[in-house]
Amino acid sequence: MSRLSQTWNQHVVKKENKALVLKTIQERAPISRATIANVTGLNKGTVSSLVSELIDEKLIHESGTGKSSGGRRPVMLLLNETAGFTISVDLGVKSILGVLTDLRGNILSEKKIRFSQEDFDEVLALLYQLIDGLKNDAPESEYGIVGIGIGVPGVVTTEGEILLAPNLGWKKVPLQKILFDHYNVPVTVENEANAGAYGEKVYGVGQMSSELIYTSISIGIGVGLILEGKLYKGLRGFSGELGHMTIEKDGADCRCGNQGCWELYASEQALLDQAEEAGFKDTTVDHLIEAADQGDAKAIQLLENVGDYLGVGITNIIHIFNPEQVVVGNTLRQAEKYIMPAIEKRIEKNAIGFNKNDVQLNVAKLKNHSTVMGMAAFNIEKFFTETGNEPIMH
Amino acid sequence: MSRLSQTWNQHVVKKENKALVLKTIQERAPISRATIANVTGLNKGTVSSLVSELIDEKLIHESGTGKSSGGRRPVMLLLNETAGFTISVDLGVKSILGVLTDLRGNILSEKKIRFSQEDFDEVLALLYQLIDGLKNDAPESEYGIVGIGIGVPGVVTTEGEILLAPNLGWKKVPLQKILFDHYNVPVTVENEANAGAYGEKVYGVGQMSSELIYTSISIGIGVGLILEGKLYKGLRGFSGELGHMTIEKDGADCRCGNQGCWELYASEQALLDQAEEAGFKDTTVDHLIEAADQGDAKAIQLLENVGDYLGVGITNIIHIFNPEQVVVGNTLRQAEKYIMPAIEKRIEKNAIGFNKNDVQLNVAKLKNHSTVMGMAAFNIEKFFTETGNEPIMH
DNA sequence: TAAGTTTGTCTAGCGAATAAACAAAGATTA
DNA sequence: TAATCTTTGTTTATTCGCTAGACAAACTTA
Repeated sequence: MSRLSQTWNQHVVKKENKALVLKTIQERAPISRATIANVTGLNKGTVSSLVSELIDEKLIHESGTGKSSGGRRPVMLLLNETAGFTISVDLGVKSILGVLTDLRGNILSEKKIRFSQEDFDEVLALLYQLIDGLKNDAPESEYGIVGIGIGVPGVVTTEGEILLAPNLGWKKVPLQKILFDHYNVPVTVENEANAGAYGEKVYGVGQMSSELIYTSISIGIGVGLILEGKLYKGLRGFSGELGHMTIEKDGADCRCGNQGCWELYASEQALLDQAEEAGFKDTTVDHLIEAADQGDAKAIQLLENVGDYLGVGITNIIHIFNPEQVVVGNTLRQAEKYIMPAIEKRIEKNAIGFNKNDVQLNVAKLKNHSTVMGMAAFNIEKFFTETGNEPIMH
Repeated sequence: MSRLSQTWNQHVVKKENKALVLKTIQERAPISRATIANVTGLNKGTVSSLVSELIDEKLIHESGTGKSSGGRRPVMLLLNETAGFTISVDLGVKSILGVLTDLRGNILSEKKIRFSQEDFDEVLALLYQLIDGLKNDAPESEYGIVGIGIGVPGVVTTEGEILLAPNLGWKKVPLQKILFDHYNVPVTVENEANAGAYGEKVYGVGQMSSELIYTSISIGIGVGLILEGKLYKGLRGFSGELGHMTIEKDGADCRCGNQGCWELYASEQALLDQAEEAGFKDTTVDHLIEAADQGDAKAIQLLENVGDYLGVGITNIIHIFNPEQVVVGNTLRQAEKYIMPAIEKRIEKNAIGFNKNDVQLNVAKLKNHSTVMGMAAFNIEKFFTETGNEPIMH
């Protein structure tokens, strides 16, 4: 007979409490054992014993004494952020951005490779090159590279297979397996918007929110859902296809098969198409922003129009989820000066009061690093929650 | 200093394991101690001791022996479903439907009161009358009435206050507090669609699904979200306002302040308005179905048209959530013969393959009882997970 | 200098789960 | 029919993690 669900025994208790202590140190370092006991509600003795195990495992370390508050001075504890490193990558349509981070998410090295050929094998070669470069930049450490994470612009299963990446022309690429077989360390492959959402939640503008919707506005629109503090992926990992939410019932046909999809009106592609029609030849988002900055009324109007359409979809999001925060990220975020007021105006006009009052609208704080930092957060979290991490031998 | 999160000690372990044993009996009764141990992974001795406590608390009882499978015959355990009862109510726009259920959700008594006056005090008097009637029908039991639950067509906070019930004309009614002060038993007030979703999940068509979206199609449209097996309520309880999702960007104004809302095209109200225009005077959904059954092409077309618009919104739902199941419930469900094929056709044509292949479209199995049964499920779950239930004294 | 405070460790004890022995009750087989 | 094997459920001894409280160390305050 198969096991129904988790049973609770003392081993689970210890594992959970140890994770709680580690998380507390992550979030509040420098912190003393006594404060951890107060904050978590655990007994002082328990904290002492768990802390000493974490020190043995090199995940944390002591760092001198803190200030006395009328008695013995506390011994402050710090996360041993250089016990291991992550390689976190945003695999985009025209470039690959990769970072080497420590276990606090500090970036130690950053590399970017541009490409034009989208053939998978060629891109994979570039990806290996980038990862190898970052790996070389990693200092000696107890645990070495603890995880590799790749954010991709496409539909990714919960098993890390890219089913479809339309703007790369890829289908059915088992990237997680390919990279794991090559590097033999834990590999996470995740949709770019999902990663961006988590990045903003952990390191960006959403650190205080547990209900956060991240909209990745680029050539298309992807959406990452943080619900109850966790990424929501749906049955098989395909949630968040809000770019293909109909906002115009008998609207234009979308290549996805649907009609009147949001991204036909509110994406970078939509903006560029409209600009073309308005007489801008072979333009880019940067050019349009530049023109707008110089007072070009046509450019301003184009940007505001896209913002208005973004507002329509975001109003839907607010009604659907009752979120705490909606974050606008990816390339079109660069036009925030023009699109954000337009979005706000639309929300102000159209959203239902109860839901509207709860929600904050923000621009991605991590800018073009939302996705890489999200992958870093996935890597780090996986490492810390994995049971029985043993230091590697050198 | 405030406590950050739950700490794990042996008391928690015991509570969780006891709940696990009880849940296993709920789901698989009649079941023996040995089978529980196998299914849950708990030790035989642990199960024996927890079971004996549950028997002492009168929550379960033994019921003779089962069939031998080559050794000693097992003692079968049953849930003591008559240890207590719930009163569960669907407070609608024109009527109140209430049921008395046992702890397995069996209906022992059912009452319905129709009303036309929507004045709160008058409706409250009727509600008291209905609840008192059901209470009188409850047999003597260990725990008596363990909970009262009310599903209402409106916006409900997590604290059980009705902020707005547009079709009743109510604002800011603290119904949970009012009923608790009156009856002094646990009271749950929840949005009608949220309750319907949970009802279908626990007792209806969704028993096998953990990602289920329930659409309540009545005068307006409400949506209940079951994500990862649990009801998702958003930051303050206002999620699921998909009736006010824009599907026509510059569509008609909705009284909610938004434009082109889904429920302007796909609700009972929309159907009746369109029927009026098409020449049906003062008609009802029942009349239209009857006409359609007799081959009235106009009526058939009206129903199919609403179904098509429902399909547009449900396609959005499929793209947003990647659910396992979408359930169509409430009054318009009665026209399933005409609307379901139209919905399916629209999904078939417009939904993205990956998401489409995962999803099942179903009609609410509990018919007009989805909401009451959802409230019953809430009541029962609350009772079973509450710590230290003590039998009441008679 | 003495008394009070805070930090962190140590020890004894508790309670819940587990493994293993055991008893009870039936099936199977010679 | 008797002997053996199976399955169920209880009992017992053991383990392990947490807790309370004692204690020592280190510091502040009067």
